Amino acid sequence: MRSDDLPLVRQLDLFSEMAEKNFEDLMQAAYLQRFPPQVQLITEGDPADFLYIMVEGCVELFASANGRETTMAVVRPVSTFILAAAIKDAPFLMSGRTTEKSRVLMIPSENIRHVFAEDAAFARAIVRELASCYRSVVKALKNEKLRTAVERLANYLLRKHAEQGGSGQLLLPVEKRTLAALLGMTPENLSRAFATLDPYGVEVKGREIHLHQVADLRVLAKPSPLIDDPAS
Amino acid sequence: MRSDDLPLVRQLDLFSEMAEKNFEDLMQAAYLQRFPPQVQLITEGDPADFLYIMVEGCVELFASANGRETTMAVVRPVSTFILAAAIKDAPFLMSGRTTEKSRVLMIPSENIRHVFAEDAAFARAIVRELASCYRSVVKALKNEKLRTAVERLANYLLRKHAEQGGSGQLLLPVEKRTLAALLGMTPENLSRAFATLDPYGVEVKGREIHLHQVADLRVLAKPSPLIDDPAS
DNA sequence: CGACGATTTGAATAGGATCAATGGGAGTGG
DNA sequence: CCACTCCCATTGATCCTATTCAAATCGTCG
Repeated sequence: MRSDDLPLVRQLDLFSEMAEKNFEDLMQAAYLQRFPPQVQLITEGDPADFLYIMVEGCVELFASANGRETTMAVVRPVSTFILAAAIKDAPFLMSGRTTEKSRVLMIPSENIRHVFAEDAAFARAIVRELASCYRSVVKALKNEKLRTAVERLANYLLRKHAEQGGSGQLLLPVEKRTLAALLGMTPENLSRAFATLDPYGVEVKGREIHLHQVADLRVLAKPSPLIDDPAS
Repeated sequence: MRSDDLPLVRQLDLFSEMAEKNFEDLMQAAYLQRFPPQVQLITEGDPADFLYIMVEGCVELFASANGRETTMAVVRPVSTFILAAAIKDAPFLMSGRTTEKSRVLMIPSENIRHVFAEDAAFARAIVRELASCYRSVVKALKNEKLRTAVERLANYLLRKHAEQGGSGQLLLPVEKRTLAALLGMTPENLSRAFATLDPYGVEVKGREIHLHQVADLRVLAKPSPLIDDPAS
């Protein structure tokens, strides 16, 4: 793998405190793969042979049942995904596809489990990471069950706005159809939700969104730290 | 605590493989509390000072936002809850209240974190437990986003039916109002969902449910192992 | 420049929520 | 043990949100 990516991976909470030798062992066994957009990397139900780490690009995690499909999460660098399946040696619960040209580091789950048993610092880091992932999904479930579609969109915009510096504008990180699925609605309904937010100073120019009345939007959205704060 | 409960707790995956001494240390620090029904044990936003273990009874985990409230999960013996918050030393994302007379073992999070750092077997067990919890919530989120209300009810009935022996009947473990919230609908809508399932051989007698045409119900429900199987 | 897919808009429908009122069961107190 | 009461559950009517189907527009990539 490219040498200037290694420090980035090493800096991940998951790897930052483990013994150098164990880190090298993991990287030795790892593959850095490049993918074009719209490539399906993992399929739900398949065995989790690798832990995946986003190095560059974007991956959409999605799930299907009956004839339906929905987006579960959007993963951007630098972070891992499907850690739980890799640890449990269980089948994926979600599928994953690139939405952009991407580079992904793949570490065989077996090596993860092996080093996990050897390296206490790594084991602790995995626990912290898993606990964080767990809490993220709980927040997603609360978001879905406790809010209307418009509220979910409003809070999403506020969250991205804050992430991107809070300058009064933001860029949607994915296509609107994907965003719609992530927020639990149809693309048509997302368009209408944006229209509903127009009186609250939300201006849409393609993927570029301007927030002219953040305070008003916040009144509508009623953000909660226990759903929207990335930390906590 | 009562001596005949100890083996039960010890048999939990979480504790079964740790060193005897560490287990004793944890139990030494623990409190076994009895609670009447409808007592709120934890409140979302509060710091997670204890890990909770259901010994007897039933606890409903719920969450609120805006004026709304929803049930997130129902916890029965013998299992733990809010492990992630205890490990991360983070605020609860959910509140919890007893729905029956219950006995709950409370272990100070500090002790959990301490033994976690000492005992590798315990650390591994925590990882497995967290990974399982994570996957449970992912399944809950898929259930919520990919299915209609009637499908969620049908699959819930099939799941409980299997859990309770598959004899053609089952007993709802909670009040219908709570079940409605758990399945993401109103009590009124749950009544109507049951009525919708009548042609599929679902007979309702209070909390007692009879399934006369399991095969037909299964066709409607289209259960998926990646949502409904407790293992995997 | 042309074609394809994404997005938006409109109209009709369906699913679920809310409001209101009634029946039913469990628990309490006499 | 029985009667009362209260809350849960059900049913009906209506409203609202979101989905579906259809068509037009926009943008982007060859």
